Amino acid sequence: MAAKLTDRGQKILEAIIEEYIATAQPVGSKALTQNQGIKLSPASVRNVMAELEELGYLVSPHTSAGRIPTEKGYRFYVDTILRVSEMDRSQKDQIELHYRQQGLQMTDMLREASRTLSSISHYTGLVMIPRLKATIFRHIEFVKLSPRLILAVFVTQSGLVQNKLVEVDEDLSPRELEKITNYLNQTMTGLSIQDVRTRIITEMAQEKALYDQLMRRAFTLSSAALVDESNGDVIIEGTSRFLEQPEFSDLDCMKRIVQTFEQKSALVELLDRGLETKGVQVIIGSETEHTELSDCSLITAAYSGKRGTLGTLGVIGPNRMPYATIIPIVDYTASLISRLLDTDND
Amino acid sequence: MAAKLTDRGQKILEAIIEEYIATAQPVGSKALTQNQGIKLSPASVRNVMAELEELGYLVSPHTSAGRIPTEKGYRFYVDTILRVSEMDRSQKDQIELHYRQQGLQMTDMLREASRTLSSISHYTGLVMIPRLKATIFRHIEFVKLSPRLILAVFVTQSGLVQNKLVEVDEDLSPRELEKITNYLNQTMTGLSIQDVRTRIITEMAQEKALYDQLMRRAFTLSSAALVDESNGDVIIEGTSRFLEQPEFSDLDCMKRIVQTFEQKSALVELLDRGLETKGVQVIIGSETEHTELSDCSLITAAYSGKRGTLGTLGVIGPNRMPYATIIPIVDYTASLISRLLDTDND
DNA sequence: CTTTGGCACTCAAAGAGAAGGAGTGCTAAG
DNA sequence: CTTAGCACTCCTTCTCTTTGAGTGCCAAAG
Repeated sequence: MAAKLTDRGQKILEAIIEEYIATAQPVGSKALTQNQGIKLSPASVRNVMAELEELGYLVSPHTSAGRIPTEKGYRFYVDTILRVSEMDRSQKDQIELHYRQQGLQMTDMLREASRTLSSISHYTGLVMIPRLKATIFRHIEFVKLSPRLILAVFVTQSGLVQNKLVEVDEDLSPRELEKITNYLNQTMTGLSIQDVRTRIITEMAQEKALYDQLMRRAFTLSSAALVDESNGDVIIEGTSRFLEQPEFSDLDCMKRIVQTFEQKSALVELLDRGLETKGVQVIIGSETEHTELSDCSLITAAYSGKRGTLGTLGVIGPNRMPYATIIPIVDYTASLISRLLDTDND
Repeated sequence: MAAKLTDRGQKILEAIIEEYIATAQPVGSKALTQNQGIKLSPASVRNVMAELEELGYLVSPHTSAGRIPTEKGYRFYVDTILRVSEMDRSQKDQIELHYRQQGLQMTDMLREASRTLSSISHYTGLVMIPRLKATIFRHIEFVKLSPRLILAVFVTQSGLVQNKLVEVDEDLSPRELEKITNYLNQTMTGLSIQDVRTRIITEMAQEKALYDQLMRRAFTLSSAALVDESNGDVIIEGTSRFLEQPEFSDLDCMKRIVQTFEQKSALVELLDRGLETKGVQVIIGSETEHTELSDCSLITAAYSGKRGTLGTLGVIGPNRMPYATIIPIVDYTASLISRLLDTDND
C-alpha cells in the first residue's frame, strides 16, 4: 500500500492510459498483454492493476469492466511518465501554414491561432486576449465624434488596437486635442499601460498640472481612455469538437459545459493561471475548481511580445486527451505567436 | 382534396400547432378536445385531422401517434393564422433594461442585443454586424506604426469603429498624413462608403490627381483602407439553448448545427436575406436551403441607423418555436436598436 | 349531411427475463 | 514471482411480451 510505484507499475500505467486515450473504453488485462510490448501474463498484469488501483491511479467502473485512469493517474502520467517528443519539421510547417497571410491585425491573428489549435489538435482552441494593462503603450489618437464624445484609439506595441468612447465635461478644440495627442505620444511611448497610468496620476498631483489647464485635460482624458474595465476575453474556437467526445454524450453535462464556455469567465480564470508559468501547463479535471469543468482538462502555454508575457493560449478537452501530441502543438503555437508578435509591426 | 381550408380546419390546425409548440409531443385527437375550447368529439377532430394531413399541413410519425405540423403547416400558421399581439409596457421595459448602460460602442451594443434576444426568447440570438460599404463615412484617422505600415482607423456615422492595417510603398511624413486625413474628413463626411470609393476612383482618374503627388497618395491610401474584404460577421449568443431542445437530442445532428454556427457563413447568408424586407421575416426549415439547418427556423428583422438599413438581427431555434411571443420580441429589439443608433453619438 | 360512440387494429415505448461475455479476484501449482 | 484455472460478478444485448395511446372506419344518432 505505502509502496512507491515500481518501474513495472509505471510501464503498465502508461500502457493503460494510452490505451484508454485511444479507445475511450475501460482497459482490461487481456487487451494490455496483446497490444503492447508487455511480456507478462494477464494474471500478472491484474496483480499490478490491483496495486495501481489501491494507490489511486486507476478505478474500475464496475467489477466486470476494465480500469480507467483517475485524475491522479493522469497527473502522474503527465508529470513523470510522459516524455514529450520534439515535433518534426513537417508538423511545424503544417502549423505555420495557417499564419502565412500577411497584414493581419493582432486580434485576427489570435483568432486564427485559436482556430488552428482546434483544427490541429481536434479539440477546442482557446486564446486569451492580452490584458490591456500588461501591454506597452505605442500610440494614442483621439477622434472627436461630438462636442462631448471622444473616441480614443489606442495601439499597443504588439499591435493590439483598442477603441474606447470617452465622455468629457468640456468641449475640447481640435487644436487642443492635437496637442494632447502629441504630448502623450511623445512622453508615454514605450511605457506599459500600468506605468502610464501611475505616471498620469503622479503628474496630475504635481504643481505643473494644477496650473496648466491643457495638461489637466490631457490627463483626465487619457486616464479615462486607458481604464481597463475588461475582465479579460477569450477566443474560443471549435466548441463543436466537444460534441465528438463520447464522455460528453450526456446532453445535460454537455449543456453545462457549453454554457460555461459562453460565459467565458471560468476560462479566463483558468488561462490566467498560466500567465506566470513558463512552458506548458496542464490542468486536469477538478484542478480547474469548476464543477462544470470537472471532466475537462486544459493544456496551456503563455505567449509573449517584445516585453514580457502577453497572454496564454491552449486547448481544452476531456481528461482523456492525447497529451503527448497536444503538448508540443500548444508549446510550438505559443512560441510561434510570440515570434510573430515580435517581428510584426516594427 | 382540392378543398380549401375551412374555418374549423384553421382553428384545429392552430390548436394542434400551439399544443405541439408547448409540449414537443405529437398531438392526438383526445388531447385537443380536452385542452382547448374545441367543442367537438375526438372522432370529429380525427376527421378534420385526416383532412389536414391530406392537405399536407400535418404528418403522423407513425400510425399510433398523434400528428405533428409539417413545414407547410408552420408556414400557413405563421402567414395566415397567427395574429401577433402588441407587447405590453412591462415586456418592453424588460428588454430595454438591458440597454441602460451608457457609453457602449456599437459592437458592444450589438453583442448585448444578441445576448438579450437569446435570454428573453430562450433561443439563440443572432445579430449581423453592418457591412462596411452600407455605412456612412464619418471620420478617418491614420496612425503610422512604422515607415511602411499605417493603421487606418475608421468611424462610421452609426458609431462602428473599424481598424485596418495598410502597407504602403512610400514613406509618408506625419505632415503629409495629417493633410491627407484632413482632406478626407472634409470631403467625404456624410457619404456612404460605397460613394466614397467611387468618388476616389473617379477623382484619381482626373488630371488634378495625376499631377498632385499628395492627392495620389491620399487616394491610394484611403482606397486601401476602405476595402471591405469581410464577408459579413454575425454575433451568436446562446448556442447552448439548442442543447435544451428535445428535437436536437441526436448528438450527430446537434454537432452539425453547432459546426454550421461556428462557420457563420450560412447564418450570414440567411440574415442577408432580411436586409431588403421590412418588418419581421420568418424562415422555416428547408427554406433555409441548408441541409444542416433543415430543422431550424429563423425569425429576423432589419435594423437601421440614420440613413437606411444597417443589418439584421433575430433568433434561431427549432421549427417548433413560439412564434407568437418571439416575433414581437425580435420586432421590438430591431426598432429599439435602430432608435439607439439614431440618437447615439451625435 | 354532420357528428359521435364503438371497435378492431397498429405500432412505439417500456419492462422482464435470459443469454452472452468481458473482466475480476483468488488459489494453487510451476 | 509468475501463471493457469476457475468461480463469480454484472454490464450489455437480445428477444418477447405487455401496455397504451391513437387511429381509421362503420353504423347509428342528431
